[in-house]
Amino acid sequence: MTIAGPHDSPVHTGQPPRWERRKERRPAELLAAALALFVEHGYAGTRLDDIAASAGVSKGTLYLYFPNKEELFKALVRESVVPLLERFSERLTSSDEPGPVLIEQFVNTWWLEFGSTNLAGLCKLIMAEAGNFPEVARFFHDEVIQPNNALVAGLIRRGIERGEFRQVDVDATAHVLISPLVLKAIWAHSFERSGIQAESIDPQRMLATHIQLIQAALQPPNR
Amino acid sequence: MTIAGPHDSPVHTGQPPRWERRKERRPAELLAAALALFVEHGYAGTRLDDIAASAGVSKGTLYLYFPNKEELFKALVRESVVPLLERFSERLTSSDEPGPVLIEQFVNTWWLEFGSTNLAGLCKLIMAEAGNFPEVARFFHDEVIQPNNALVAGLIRRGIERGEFRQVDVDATAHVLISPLVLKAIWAHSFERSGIQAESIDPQRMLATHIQLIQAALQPPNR
DNA sequence: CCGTTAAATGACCAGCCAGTCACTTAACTG
DNA sequence: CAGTTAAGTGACTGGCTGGTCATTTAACGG
Repeated sequence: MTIAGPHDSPVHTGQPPRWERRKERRPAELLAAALALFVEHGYAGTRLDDIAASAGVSKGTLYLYFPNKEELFKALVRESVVPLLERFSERLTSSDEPGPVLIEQFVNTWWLEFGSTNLAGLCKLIMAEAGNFPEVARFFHDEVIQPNNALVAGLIRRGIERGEFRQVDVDATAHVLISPLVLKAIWAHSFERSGIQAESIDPQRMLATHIQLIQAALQPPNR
Repeated sequence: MTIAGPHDSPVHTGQPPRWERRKERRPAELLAAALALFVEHGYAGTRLDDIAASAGVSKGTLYLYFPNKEELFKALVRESVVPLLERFSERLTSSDEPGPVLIEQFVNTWWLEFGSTNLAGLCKLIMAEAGNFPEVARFFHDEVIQPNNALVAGLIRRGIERGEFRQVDVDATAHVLISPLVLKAIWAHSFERSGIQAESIDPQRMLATHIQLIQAALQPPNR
């Protein structure tokens, strides 16, 4: 048995409490557990019992804070998006660096703050489940993807205006620029989790090459 | 009741047969139905009843040809891969076009033969389920992704040897080149299925831009 | 120290769906 | 046309898991 300790609680039985009241922290703990498990096993493949257990509570507690599985999932997406956007606007607010440097900063920051994070797994999950949760997909698209694209498009457009980049289709180029980042991030949460790192390439190496290629591709012809 | 017609069958009851024996065709029909439904609803979200119904048979028949859901899924992946590879090797066998043209041909062919096809949805599915079916993921990686990467890397390497492209990290560049294709293909089977075509870009336009950018990025500096 | 509150529990239920099997019937054979 | 084979059927079941709720108990206030 556990050691008796009459010194630690209102009720002077020695056992530590079987559980604690933590009304404020529970939701965040549950969401963290949910993120990890959803990313690993997919939406349908994740049991609420497991999420609860992983957060150190019983399933009943989960239902104290979220009305059902779908709302838990939606909350997860919503709660993950806010800090994501905050961090991004912090880092990439209008700097006056030249265009090519900004591109490089964007790529590296993106990878650091998002691509290498569990949130990339969430992105994969949302794409996989877009058919089953159209509203979630729309939300993620409108709140994350679209602003992100707009940010990149803005960088490119400014570079063109300043004469640092040649004339290109701005929106299409933004897509092309982001794609390798997104795909590598998704990749890391699918194939590379299944012991298939063998042939896949170190992110840093790929990103470095990507930056060089984009800079070369955007270089104006005149100079 | 239905009209009697003694003219049409060994048993001279007039009713058309309630079902037919089609031992040879059933598997392909079932796999086709499975592909469509798996891509739309995901692995767990697809009912075997629905696959069978969609193929015009009962669930029992499905079990006549596939031992269980997982094996059906594996068979789907296997059977889809073979014609895919066949078509590719047909189209892109050693042509003597200059490097930049080959790149363009590759991008366009890839999109036509794979990206715009249901098989891209299968790719999405496999990435989503990689955690639950590591063997399937490995198979797809080894039989599709790796050869595909190797093909692109080969194109680039040859271009460099011929002096058509500048020196680059061949494997990393291959990844960067393919990523926009793959992501756009996956995209088409996730967000764009949920009525979010609004802000997304026409594939042709994006691919054209991608080709231009890559060609510019690979142009040797000397000439 | 007792009474009250609400956070947390976990046994339970209901519905869904993968997988089964005894039966039906298309199709072939002599 | 009778007999035989095997393709096809669909009602059934067992297990799993999302969701419920009566009960337990941590924690606080007087």
